[in-house]
Amino acid sequence: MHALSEPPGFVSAQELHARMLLAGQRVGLNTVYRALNTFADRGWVDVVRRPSGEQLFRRRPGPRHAHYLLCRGCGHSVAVTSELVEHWAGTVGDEHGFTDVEHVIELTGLCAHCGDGGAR
Amino acid sequence: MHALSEPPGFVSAQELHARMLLAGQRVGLNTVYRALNTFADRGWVDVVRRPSGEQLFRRRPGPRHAHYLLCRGCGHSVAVTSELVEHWAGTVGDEHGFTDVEHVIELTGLCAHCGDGGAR
DNA sequence: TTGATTGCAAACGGTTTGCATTTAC
DNA sequence: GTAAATGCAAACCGTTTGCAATCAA
Repeated sequence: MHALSEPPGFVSAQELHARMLLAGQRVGLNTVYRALNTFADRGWVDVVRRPSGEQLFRRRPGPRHAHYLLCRGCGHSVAVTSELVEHWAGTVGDEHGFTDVEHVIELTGLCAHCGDGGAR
Repeated sequence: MHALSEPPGFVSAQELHARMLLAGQRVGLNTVYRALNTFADRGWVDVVRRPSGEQLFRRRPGPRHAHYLLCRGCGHSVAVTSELVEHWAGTVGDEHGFTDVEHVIELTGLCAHCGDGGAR
């Protein structure tokens, strides 16, 4: 959890593993995967997917699940929530007779730095 | 596109391939993948991901991109759209200085049949 | 001593690619 | 004749698992 939180933001399991090795920690890639999956199961981290299918992990900023606005250029992420959208997600299921509805909402774009050709 | 549309709803590339073979069409799995990717690039099909990472494809029901409410029990899917949510997705980026924002919204639940122990 | 954690390496599963062959025009 | 589409098999890549070794209580 510490290695994951150090630079806050999304990291892939592989990046996290590499980062830990560079920090001098002797740890196996599979151990990283096992830990991340455990954390995700317990709701301590949120997970998103790159278009490639690769999973990115981030320490959950609050007690409730969050959604993220992720920069495609530099990976910078911002947690965003909206009661309105949460509510919509909850009710749209009812309207179609669905129960136990879960939702995945991911926003990607170019942040202020990356969007205007600037570097981050 | 025909094989994909025949039973409307989401199918994996592998399921689609198997279905085409059963229908007597001699086609390679990679050809199915190539076609699906082409269709997705052109906006003719929408793509979602199973938790496993497997991709599911569905013919896009209208000219605009859609979001889906997908039954975890039987795979039944309903296209859902909301101007409100589309608008939210578009503006939340602006508020954080992001441009060129895209969004992925996936809803999953149990449909009326699967939710109350019934079979579909 | 006993159960949980770790590492290594191999397996896994979905997807993509190299390349020779076939098809379409 | 030429360019695009296809099939086969191998490669790819992120992820998971079997199992023996290690660690903790």
